[in-house]
Amino acid sequence: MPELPEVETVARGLAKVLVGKRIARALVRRADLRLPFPKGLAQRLKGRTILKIDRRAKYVLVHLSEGLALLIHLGMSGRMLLGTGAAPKGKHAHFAIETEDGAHACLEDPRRFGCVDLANEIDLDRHRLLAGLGPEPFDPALDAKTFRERLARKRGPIKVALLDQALIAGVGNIYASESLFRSKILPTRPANSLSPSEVKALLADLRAVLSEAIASGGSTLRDHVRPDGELGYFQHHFAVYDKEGEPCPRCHSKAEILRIVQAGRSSFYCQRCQR
DNA sequence: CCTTGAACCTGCGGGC
DNA sequence: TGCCCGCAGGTTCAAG
Repeated sequence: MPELPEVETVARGLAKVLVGKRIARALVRRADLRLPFPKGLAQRLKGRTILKIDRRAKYVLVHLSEGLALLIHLGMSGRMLLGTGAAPKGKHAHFAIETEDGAHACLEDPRRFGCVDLANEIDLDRHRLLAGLGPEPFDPALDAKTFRERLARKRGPIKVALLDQALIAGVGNIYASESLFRSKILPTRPANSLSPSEVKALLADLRAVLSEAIASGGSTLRDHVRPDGELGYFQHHFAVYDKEGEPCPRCHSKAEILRIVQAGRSSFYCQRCQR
């Protein structure tokens, strides 16, 4: 489910309901996600006030009183459910917090590729899950020149480079293909072969693609539910992702959208438009 | 260094 | 209808 736009949507939705509230209790039903939950998780959350909720890369950051931060990663299949009253008890409802005024937020994750961790606010940037992350796509300090320097270190395919969280944070498999399509760049091109103008265009198009997805509330596939409790199915349009065999929405050529596998992940592109 | 491939885990849809 | 296979939005680790 979640790439940067979806995680952003989740963070905003959670913030809307939870900021300013106090945690009455936290529930841990199954602690063996990709990483084991930290020791004493529920105890350490209890009684804290939720000050702010934002995002770094694909992590939701819940900033709590007394200098504690809760990190939540949704993996491939994770989602956050908001509600009132008792938290869900389904077999994949692994973790939940309940606020004093009767709201709850629950992490469901069938594949258990997600994770939950705690960090001290003071050294949040040095937390082991966050320390190695590259710049945020919307970081004003990330200009075309800096992006080009980063890409110049990579000999592998540009599509694979975009998925490297140490190179640029938050881009996932959908928006990597979508941004390359918009920039008319083949996913197979070596990252260090892009011209300065191509890099500039790619950065702009990546930002545009991500912005549009955030604006539409985050894109969804089958199991995404908006944390604000509205129906989770608002459709986001993809130009090429999962469109193998369909005509190109830009050049309308008879050449169909192709699917290839790079570093074990599917890439989609138009062989006519993208070079 | 850098790159690829497999592994982690569950569920769903397509083909037979 | 049911079974088997491939595939899925992410990350990490081993091996080349």
